[in-house]
Amino acid sequence: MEKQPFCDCEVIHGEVVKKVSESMTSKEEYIELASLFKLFGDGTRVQILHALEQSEMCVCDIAALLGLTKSAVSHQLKALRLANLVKFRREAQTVYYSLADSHVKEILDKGFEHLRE
Amino acid sequence: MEKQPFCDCEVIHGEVVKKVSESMTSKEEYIELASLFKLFGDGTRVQILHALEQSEMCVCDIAALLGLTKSAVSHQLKALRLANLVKFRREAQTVYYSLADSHVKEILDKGFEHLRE
DNA sequence: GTATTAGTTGAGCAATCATTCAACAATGAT
DNA sequence: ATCATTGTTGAATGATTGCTCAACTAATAC
Repeated sequence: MEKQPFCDCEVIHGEVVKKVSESMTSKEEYIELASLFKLFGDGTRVQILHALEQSEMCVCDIAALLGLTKSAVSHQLKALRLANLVKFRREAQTVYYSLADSHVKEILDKGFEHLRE
Repeated sequence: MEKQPFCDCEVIHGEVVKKVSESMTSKEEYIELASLFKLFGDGTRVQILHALEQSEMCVCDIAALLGLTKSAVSHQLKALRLANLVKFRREAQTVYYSLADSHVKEILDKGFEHLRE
């Protein structure tokens, strides 16, 4: 996702490009942003996130709810954990997951808004 | 993204699973939602969307801004178009793209919020 | 100690995806 | 008409990714 420094055409609206260019942040931050949204970009993960909006749940509960293996769920939870989208607490053998903060719900809601408009 | 109807463990908290299960929407809608967020899940596309937040631009402008080929940009714009995230108008040979509605900005902003917290 | 259950992890595989390349359509200039 | 330029599109390819499988850790019960 990085290739040539120049495009294959002339710049048509130099003024516009310059102005927009100044308002952009770093490529690294866009990649971070994309990595965040990538986590919302999978059916299983959005189901997990939406489910956790209602209640904290353990891995088995989520697996049962979605009809998946513990392994599959755990892999996805790890990704969500690394991005600080979910947090967890351990109680004996059981690990309970819940949403890390309100941003998750807000992002999901904006997405639903767009779909349902 | 669909496999076995049951998980590989006992349901631990039947009450919770039942309650959460009732608040969930259809799997199809979650997949649609994921497809939407998937479009935000690529560095190039979030750059395009954030750029269009500032000003409408033609394909060449965007290509020049990001150092990509027209083809690459056009492919991404097509995906964004199909999801109603951007709209366009033609003027002679030039096609100008802009954001379709305010949801795009709102979603991007929520994402930045999460990153920068 | 052993056995059981909840959960994690790494490798492997099939599917998805972003870019490149080459060919094409569409408009305007000559 | 031909040429130049903007933009689109389909196929191909390399990279990413989600799930499975098997092996593993952690905590509890016996």
